[in-house]
Amino acid sequence: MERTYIKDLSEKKGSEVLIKGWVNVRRDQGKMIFLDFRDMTGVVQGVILPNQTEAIEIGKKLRQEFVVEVAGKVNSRPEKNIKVGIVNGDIELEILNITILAEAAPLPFDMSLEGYNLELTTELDNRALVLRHPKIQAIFKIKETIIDSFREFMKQNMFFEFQAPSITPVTAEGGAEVFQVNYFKHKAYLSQSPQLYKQIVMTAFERCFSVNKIFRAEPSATTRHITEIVSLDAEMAFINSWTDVRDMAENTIRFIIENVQKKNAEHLKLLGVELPVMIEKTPTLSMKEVHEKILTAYGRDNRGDKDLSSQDEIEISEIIKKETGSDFVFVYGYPTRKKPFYVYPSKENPEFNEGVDLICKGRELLSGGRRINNFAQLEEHVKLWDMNPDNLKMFLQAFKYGVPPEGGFAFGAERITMQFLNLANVRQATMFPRDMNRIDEKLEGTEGEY
RNA sequence: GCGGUCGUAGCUCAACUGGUUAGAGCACUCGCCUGUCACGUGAGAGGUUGCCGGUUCAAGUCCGGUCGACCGCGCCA
Repeated sequence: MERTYIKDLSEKKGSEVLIKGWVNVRRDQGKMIFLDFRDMTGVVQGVILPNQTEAIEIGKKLRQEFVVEVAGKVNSRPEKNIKVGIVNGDIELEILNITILAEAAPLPFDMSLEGYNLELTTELDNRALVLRHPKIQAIFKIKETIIDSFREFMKQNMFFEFQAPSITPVTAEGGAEVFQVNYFKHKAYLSQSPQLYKQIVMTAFERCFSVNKIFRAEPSATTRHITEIVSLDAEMAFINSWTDVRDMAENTIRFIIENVQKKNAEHLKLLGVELPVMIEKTPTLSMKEVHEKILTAYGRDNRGDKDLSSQDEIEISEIIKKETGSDFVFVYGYPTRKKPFYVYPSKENPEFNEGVDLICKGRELLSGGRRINNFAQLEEHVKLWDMNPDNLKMFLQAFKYGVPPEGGFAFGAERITMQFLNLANVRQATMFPRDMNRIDEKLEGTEGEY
């Protein structure tokens, strides 16, 4: 008999079917047994009636996560046993025959919908098993939609998709720590950003984007740092101002939110979260204005600071939420020397640049801005930032031959998932997180050269 | 890297100012249960309280060290 997916059972009332899946739970009543089965499409209750002696015998052996093939008849449930509000609550499978396809060891913890409650370490130590939980699956299905939506929106707007390299010759951007790899007789590095490559590709294709793995060797033990990240990057030519970049970023995030709302309604409900609110026009403030607002509202004077602190980001989010209802706020006007060499210094006041960050609910979510497109100015910045032009040959080559005013933005898939779902730790938004102390398993001791 | 908090059963947690044999829920094993809803119910098994040392008549509890975890800061987009 051909397999029927659990989601299609309700259309097969009265007929005999074959389903395949896992045992979610056994409720043994002695003479009769109830079993919940799960496949990738849904969950259904099965019942072994007392007269099915062979099936009862097999049913007694079943535990959670046993894999089975079940032949049975789809029945409407008796009126008084109908469960409203649960999937397939009005039908059940009258089990005629069960074949065990694979046995499962007893579970090391409670995998029930309500009982599931693990410490992060336990969750990560048991990632392979935990992935079977509906709430964990909901997180990664939403993350899938986020990445899909980014790609879809970019393509709608004529951005060309390319794949940036992961092996790079030098630490091009400076700043972040990089992983070194042995490359035949040479040293190479894992890419910490597709930045320079997306700028190169932009000079040829006008608009481009990439969905790329990037690697950061930061010795940061925080709730929002991992070493291997999915970076969503975009770059666009022929802008009139950095505000064009800001607007594209805003529209991208808005499209993602709307898509997740549409496609993952049930997952959001399961997780009990609501997506951040993006109002008609996201407020944009300069760093200076942010510091002033914080001084007025909280009495903290950070006006001398060269950057926003974590505390600043939290407080400005609270202020903007109160004032406008928005969970997002753009901040621009950072000191030129605080940002990478390629960021465009403001014409009016070159001390400050035309980079912009998007803050969401107290944390930076995205950053971008206008870049320097003038070759001479770029060369000058390379010197000022004390970088070796020999290491930037290909990048500079692109800008030598005519590049329009341009800009772009980037954000991390894990962080946006974390922010949207109010997760306490990025690792929860990462299927196989790598950090200072873990690559799948906890790293023991300090052997090795690095 | 610095600081704070913590480490008790497979998991999540109790155990007062140090005081009998370290408990509970879930899971597990063996029973009972013909309509349950990731049931109910009876019993059982499960522990070198992270590790090393110290103080004390007595340490899960106090002290020192060590390892680890989580959170915050720094670094970082």
